[in-house]
Amino acid sequence: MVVEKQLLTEIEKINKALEKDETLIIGADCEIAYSGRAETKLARGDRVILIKSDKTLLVHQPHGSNPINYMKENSSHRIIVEDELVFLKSKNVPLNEFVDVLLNKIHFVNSAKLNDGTKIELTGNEKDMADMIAKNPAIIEKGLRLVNQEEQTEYGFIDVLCHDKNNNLVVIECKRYKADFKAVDQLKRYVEKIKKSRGIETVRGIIAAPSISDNAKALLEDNGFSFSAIEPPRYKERFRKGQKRLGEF
Amino acid sequence: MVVEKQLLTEIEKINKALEKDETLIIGADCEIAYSGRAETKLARGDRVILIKSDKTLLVHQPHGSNPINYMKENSSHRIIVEDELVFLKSKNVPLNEFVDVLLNKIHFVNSAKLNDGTKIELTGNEKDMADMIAKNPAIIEKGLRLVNQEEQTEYGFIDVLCHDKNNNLVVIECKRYKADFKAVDQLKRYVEKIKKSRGIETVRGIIAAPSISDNAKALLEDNGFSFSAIEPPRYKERFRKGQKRLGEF
DNA sequence: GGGGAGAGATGCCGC
DNA sequence: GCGGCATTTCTCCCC
Repeated sequence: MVVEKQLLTEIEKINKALEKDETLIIGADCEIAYSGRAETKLARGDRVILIKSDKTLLVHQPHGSNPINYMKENSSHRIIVEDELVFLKSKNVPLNEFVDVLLNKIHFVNSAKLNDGTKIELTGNEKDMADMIAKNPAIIEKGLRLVNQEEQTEYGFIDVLCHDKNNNLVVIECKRYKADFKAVDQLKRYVEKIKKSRGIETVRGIIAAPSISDNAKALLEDNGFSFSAIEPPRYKERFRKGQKRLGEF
Repeated sequence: MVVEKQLLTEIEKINKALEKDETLIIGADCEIAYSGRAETKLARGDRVILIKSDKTLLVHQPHGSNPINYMKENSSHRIIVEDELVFLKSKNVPLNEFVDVLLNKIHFVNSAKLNDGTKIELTGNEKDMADMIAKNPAIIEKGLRLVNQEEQTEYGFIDVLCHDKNNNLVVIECKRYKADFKAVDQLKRYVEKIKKSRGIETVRGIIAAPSISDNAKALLEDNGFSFSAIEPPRYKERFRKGQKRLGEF
């Protein structure tokens, strides 16, 4: 098979877009191989290939949330024709990572200079929950007083540190969703560090989360800690039922 | 501003693609709001909007690896024109998640029926490392004998469980990369569970990884565990220097 | 379907 | 740069 005229036009478009650091989108029937932190092989199929102006590469199958192959920013990308086969070859030498895409058929090519320096604003994360508790520790337990938020210990960062009504230190670990083993692990690590570094026997530990798995609860209680059922803070709901459009653009 | 003829053509293309479950790509100057597990707002800028045939939505800025906004598969997407403003509205009612995209300017629209049922083959993960150690525990320490791999405990799964030359149980936690606090936490949890469930005093713990952070090492040793420097297994390198193309398409 | 843990995790913030 | 950790994490595997 000879590389056809139509294909040459597509290749030309791709090369121009790469040269000008445009955002480039290719729809293609392709095969992919990756080598780097791991190694992957993907047989022939239709995919969307996206190369961004920062030289990030993303390859998406027509299903699923995650790219099936990708390269990080600052990679380099070239079209190479060898023995009538058309390859998109990407490499990131510092990271020792490589992706080769064999382009069997190019369905479409699109490119444009896209400008976007905006940052997303997000509300409703774990930090918001820690803020809520730090502001009013009594929602966890009557008599709790804030000692420090984001306390830096040698063994990690404590979400919220308090004194209880008996002046015992209380380490609080927040989770937005159901707490699991890992949450208990963290809490335990902080409590043990505080005990050691301050030379005190009694340091309490509390997990604040909307719920906790049965197994994690057992582990928690085995260690003498406790669970406090706390809902993460509500953010203003902009998409109420019946609301027809966003009001704050 | 009146919705122009050109824009109407683009909207028509989008609606047709959505109707036919094609993979759809839109380049647009847009503003985005999301509400669901959290809430986000993204001011005006150029982005690539991808809607897959499984009704996944991805919005990419011209930089970075991750989508700035997204919706999971089986969401529904509609173009809605209100007061001369053009919105792409996505919703996933079961998940209670919503994305609204205000399309200020559509740079391009592309759609195609893409077919891809292939699965990726991957080699070089943590399991390979655990396999290597299970097959030959002596690479960790002379005299180690395998007891079980992937041992299920009530407090999680142990990568590799061995007996040492003195018949002490040894829990081995593998990490492909530099081990951190979390790795030590896991090891500690498993060791304590084994001690308790089997009623034995002496259970050893080893982290097998190429390296470990100083802090994690301190925590490890505070708990009487040890570190074994182990490189993850090499996979066959298909992208050797000087190799010009993939040989296995 | 939930639980547990890895991921070619990524991204953010801190020192 | 590394460290520590959340993530609208996602994905896989096992019970």
